[in-house]
Amino acid sequence: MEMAYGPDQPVMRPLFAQIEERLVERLTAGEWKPGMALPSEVEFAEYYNVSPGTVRKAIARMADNQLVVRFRGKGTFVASQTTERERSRFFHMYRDDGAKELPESRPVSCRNRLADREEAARLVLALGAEVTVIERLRVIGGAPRAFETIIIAERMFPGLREQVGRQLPNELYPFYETQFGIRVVRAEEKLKAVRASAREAEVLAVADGAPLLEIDRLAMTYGDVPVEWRCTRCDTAAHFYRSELR
Amino acid sequence: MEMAYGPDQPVMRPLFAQIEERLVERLTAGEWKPGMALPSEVEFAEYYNVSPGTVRKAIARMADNQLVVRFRGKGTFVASQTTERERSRFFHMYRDDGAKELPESRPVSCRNRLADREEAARLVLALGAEVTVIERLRVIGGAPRAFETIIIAERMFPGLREQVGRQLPNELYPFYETQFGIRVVRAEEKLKAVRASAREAEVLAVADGAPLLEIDRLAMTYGDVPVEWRCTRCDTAAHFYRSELR
DNA sequence: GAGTGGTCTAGACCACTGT
DNA sequence: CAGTGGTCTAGACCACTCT
Repeated sequence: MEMAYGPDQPVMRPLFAQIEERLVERLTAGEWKPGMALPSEVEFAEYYNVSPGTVRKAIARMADNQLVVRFRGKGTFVASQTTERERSRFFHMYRDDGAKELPESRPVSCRNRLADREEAARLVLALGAEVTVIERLRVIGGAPRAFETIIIAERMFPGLREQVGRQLPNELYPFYETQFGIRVVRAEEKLKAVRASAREAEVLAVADGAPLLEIDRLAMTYGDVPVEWRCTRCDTAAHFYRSELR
Repeated sequence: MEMAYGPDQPVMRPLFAQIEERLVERLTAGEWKPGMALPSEVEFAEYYNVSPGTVRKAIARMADNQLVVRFRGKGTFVASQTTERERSRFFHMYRDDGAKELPESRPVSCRNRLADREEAARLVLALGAEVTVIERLRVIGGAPRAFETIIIAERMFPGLREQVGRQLPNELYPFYETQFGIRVVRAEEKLKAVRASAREAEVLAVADGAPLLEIDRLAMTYGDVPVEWRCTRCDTAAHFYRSELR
């Protein structure tokens, strides 16, 4: 382990930050799969030859970033999108009465094609790389409420189109995780108010040109590597998007 | 200080959490004003008769919640809305090119009246309490981009209307802080896509019925006490609302 | 009972700021 | 220089889980 301090060492990154970095690397490399237990604090402390408190701080930060989950008496586990709590983590729409209801999905189309310039830029792909494009309708309480377009790199999710065809699960992130070992850890969204296109108006049963909330999301895995570009256009007549500012 | 552990004590809130609670209480009571330095860790540790590490953890959490700011070698200071970094903390609109540009404000109206039922509920006021209602236009890059309605309790901001008339500053939160000693620490926003009213279309220079992004914000001070209800309706033709999901 | 994470203590040294 | 916060160590005890 690199020295934390000392006149000969120009690098002065705190020890706990170095430990955290190494652990995230090992997580990224897939050394521990989602849901699995990590070695204990004392094991890490011995392995890296540092004090348990230092390891503790590193893992605490990973827990803050929701990369791992800790349980007293049980251990530290790699966070998994498949837990109930995590399923709604990236879903911010609420009914006007304040209730959160996860939507069902009705597939519209799924096809592969070459990435255009914007897609390649957003997903950091070579120009002309193959992408899988999914269109689907999101249904809340029986009514179609949003039209969603999802773009992912074929290379990152090989054979997804052939594998699932029109049988996509409601939530994609647990699916990405279990089928392709890719875990979404963070996302950035850009919101705008837009006019519904004729096609959107029809499938969402709103007036032509009705206002829709457009949510443009880029989802990232470990190390801020982009995984999925998703554009959702929502009817907000009976729902709202909740944002908390701290 | 209450014991942290022990068979006779059913309460087992961690010591650091109790310390944090007391410090926030003292902050709320106005013992230290925004920008002021707090006593040092060791002083608190002696005062509360706990280890410095425990005080440290309590203050670290307050720093995470952005109630205080810490500077190595200088001290710990009450966070202030008047710093450059804090001014844009609750402003989430960006130009399409990604730049963040704080808006100017053009006052439209400012008057006092009695709170209706919804206003009283949102701001936790007695029905019929007096509120101050401000309407203003927010201007970015010379063009009007949003129409904003702000509702605050007159009792919390006594004489605000008479005091400032039509001379409101661009940013209200620093003004609340310096003039009334009220610091906004957190906010909750509900977003929807709506149609511009005839009046909004006129002042924002958009087509009648054009889609606008409605941001309905409730701003809170210490202890989640609501301070301000604000509804902003934005033209998102050249701007977007940015949200980060972790 | 052994093993886990969570809290608390006490002390050391470091980096940085002011005087 | 003394005083501040930031890091690291070492050890103690606690609450909880599993065997």
